[in-house]
Amino acid sequence: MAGPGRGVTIADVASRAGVAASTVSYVLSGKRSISPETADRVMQAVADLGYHPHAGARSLASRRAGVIAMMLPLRDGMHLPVLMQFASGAVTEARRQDQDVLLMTADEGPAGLARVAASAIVDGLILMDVEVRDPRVEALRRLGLPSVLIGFPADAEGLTCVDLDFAAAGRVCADYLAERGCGEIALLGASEAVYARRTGFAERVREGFLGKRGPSAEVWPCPDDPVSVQRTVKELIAAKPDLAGLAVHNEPAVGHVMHALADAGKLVGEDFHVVVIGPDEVAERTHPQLPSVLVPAETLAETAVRHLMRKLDGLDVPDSTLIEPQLTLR
Amino acid sequence: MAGPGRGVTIADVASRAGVAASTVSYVLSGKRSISPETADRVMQAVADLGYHPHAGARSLASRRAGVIAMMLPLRDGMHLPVLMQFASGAVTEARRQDQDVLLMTADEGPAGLARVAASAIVDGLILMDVEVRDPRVEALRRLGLPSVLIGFPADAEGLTCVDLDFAAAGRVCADYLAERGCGEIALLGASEAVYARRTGFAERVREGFLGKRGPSAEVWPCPDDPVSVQRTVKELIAAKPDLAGLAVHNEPAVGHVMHALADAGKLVGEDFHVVVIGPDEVAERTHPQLPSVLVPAETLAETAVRHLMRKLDGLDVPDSTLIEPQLTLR
DNA sequence: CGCCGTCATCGAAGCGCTTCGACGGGCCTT
DNA sequence: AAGGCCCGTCGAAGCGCTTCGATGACGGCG
Repeated sequence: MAGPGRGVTIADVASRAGVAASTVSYVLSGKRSISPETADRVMQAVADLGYHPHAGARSLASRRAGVIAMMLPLRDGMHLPVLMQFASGAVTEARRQDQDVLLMTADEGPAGLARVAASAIVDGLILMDVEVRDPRVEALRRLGLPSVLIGFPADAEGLTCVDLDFAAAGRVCADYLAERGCGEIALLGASEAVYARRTGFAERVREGFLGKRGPSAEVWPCPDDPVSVQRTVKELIAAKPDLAGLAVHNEPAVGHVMHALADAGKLVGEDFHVVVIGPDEVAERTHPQLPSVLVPAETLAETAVRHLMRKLDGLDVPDSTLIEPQLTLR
Repeated sequence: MAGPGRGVTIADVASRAGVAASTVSYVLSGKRSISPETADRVMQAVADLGYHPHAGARSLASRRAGVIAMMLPLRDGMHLPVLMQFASGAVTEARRQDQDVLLMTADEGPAGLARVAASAIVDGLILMDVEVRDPRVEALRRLGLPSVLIGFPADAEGLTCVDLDFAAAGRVCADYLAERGCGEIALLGASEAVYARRTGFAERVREGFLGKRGPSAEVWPCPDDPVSVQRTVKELIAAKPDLAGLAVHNEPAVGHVMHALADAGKLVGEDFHVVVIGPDEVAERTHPQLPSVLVPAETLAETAVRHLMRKLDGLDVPDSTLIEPQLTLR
């Protein structure tokens, strides 16, 4: 059952290399200078024995676990594929920096944060999908656990936050439509439920979209069931007969919007233009496929991990980082 | 920055409760009997101080990390939402058993397994999306790291595997169609790419579907692009003019299949029946919505975690566990 | 030519926990 | 009434690592 190399300790490596255990430690960590010959011998012994330091012992002695936690909002209506990309990106970047990633779910709540902080099982934490009013944020402040948030809580004072630049995303969409020669444009917004939880980001899209465009641009909120979408689009066209461009920031509604436009006699891609804020799949699943601005999950994750590592190393990081949106044409 | 309760150790708890540190440990682990009065006093001290044992120290002394690893195939074409459900289910079940979950990606490969095994950072491991010929399986055997696999490798000897009972899933679909009075039925299979990697599971569906039905049931493999689906369906109907029921085991093709059937004049839900093997969303996105058998990600994850925990506790578990498929009517 | 600074290395002291053996005091047995 | 047992508790040893201060060896400098 147990293979060879089971239970190889630093002492084994040391004796094989003919040095003290502390020397092995210094070779591995590089915290003191070691002669090249000794270092070589040690590295050889490490390789021969397949030595990996015992994570618990290391964490006990060095007060660094080499693990970061990632708390995901697994339970609610968030877009699962995006979460997965996020997790993937975070793990990949973390491993690049020799860290492991502990997965937590948001339903552990503040108590979960207290637990991981006190047990020193992780060195720091990435909190995803932060809401405007989030009890975990308060707990985080209290615990003093190094952390990076994805999203912006109401009071971001003293916290490190990373997010997509939603205002820029709105602007990019409006600009795209304008460049296509659309005079009158509109933004079909998210459903009420989304706004309720995370006001900030929907508003930022809105502001970016409107910019200084005046009455030629409007924002309409919209539920996401087929019937409401159909009605909203109809009303919108009635209200703005010259409407030539539409940005949709409401994933589930995109398909219905396309139907409604077809029913209204609009030829998307020809006399009418649509752009989506949402995941690629949503924009790819329509006919014709639509240009879109996506939430760059991998980039966000990488940035978050990098920021966290810098914090752990005592370097400083900007309080707030906004990722530039990218428009994908199709 | 650092809140109160920072660095509370077992010694602090012990002195506050007026007992020895070892007594605190025994109260917490229940490994020796302690008088109720003492236990109460200790628990009170624990609560007062917000004590959580240092994970590294615990793992060093007890040779149990309280963490299990989960290796996900994050990089390839797997269905992301299902993976996420899986991760979610695993974390939830693990926490229920006081374990944490470390997330790994398949691209760490066998070396990654060696690393986590040797560093004792985890006690065991769940390997997702195991392929028929998987180098990690071999590594796992060599390492003797307690593990549970999702899926079946070619040689499952001595391993603990969990998966959906795909043969039963095929049978359930065929039975459903038969009950609807369909005399002639067919299974539209997966694309070649899927078969190539994981032969086992596609074949099991096929066998379950065919059962002892003889020539009234057939299996047709099918690529997933719109054109090929259209052609395949057309050929199928030409070959079996009395075809009245179809099972589709090919997620991306489902939408196209519905179009093709409509083109062929079949009224799904009335004179023709379709059932899907795949995620709920795929079956819900069609008109009409279709009955389906899904891969029960949460159940699989829970089962895997429970089996792993039993193994870690030295209890025995079945080598092979097949989860009963569930047909969701719509 | 002897003194001192540097460099490479060693040994020992913990990090916070679990666990093993020991030990005192009741209670049951005879 | 005395011996044995079990129960509840304690103290100490150690898990494998990092880190700090100490120690030789070596060369450069006055």
